Amino acid sequence: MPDIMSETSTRRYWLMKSEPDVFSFSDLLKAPKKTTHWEGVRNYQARNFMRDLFQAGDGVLFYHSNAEPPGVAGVAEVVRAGYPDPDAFNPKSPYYDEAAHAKKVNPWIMVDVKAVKAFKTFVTREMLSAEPKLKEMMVLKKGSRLSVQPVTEAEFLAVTKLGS
DNA sequence: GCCAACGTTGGC
DNA sequence: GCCAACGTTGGC
Repeated sequence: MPDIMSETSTRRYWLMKSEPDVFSFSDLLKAPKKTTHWEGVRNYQARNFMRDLFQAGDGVLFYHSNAEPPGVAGVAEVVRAGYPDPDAFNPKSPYYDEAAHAKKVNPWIMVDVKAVKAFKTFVTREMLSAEPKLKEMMVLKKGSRLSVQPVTEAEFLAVTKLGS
């Protein structure tokens, strides 16, 4: 009998930020298999989430940052757990990590993410802020710059509801 | 374009 | 190990 309460089988929820000018949710919908490598995360806390906790099947809120307006465009899903990000060793990549390359130790991790569905209504930051259930949501806290954030199931459901 | 908040770097 | 300086993020 599978232990559905075990840590490894619990579905988790995440919010992942992307600047739509660089890569938007519609870009993800248009991508082959609606899937992309989420490369270029260069923050240790975000890296640790992807390396230690991301699992295929986890839910993702696709957040447009540095956008007008900012907000959640749709839902995606983790289809591959953390594995090394080759861009770290690629001098041509904007995400090249020269110091890591010199040491020949790649500390950076990426995951694969697949679009599930675009929201009927784009959930603006203003809408998120107006929802009492999202009072504690990390992305709404002032100065919250982390590009990969954990989201509770209740928050995930509340955001999904706002979008549908 | 401004600037507050944050993470990282490096001098000491 | 402290912390000032710096670069970046991202809402506004």
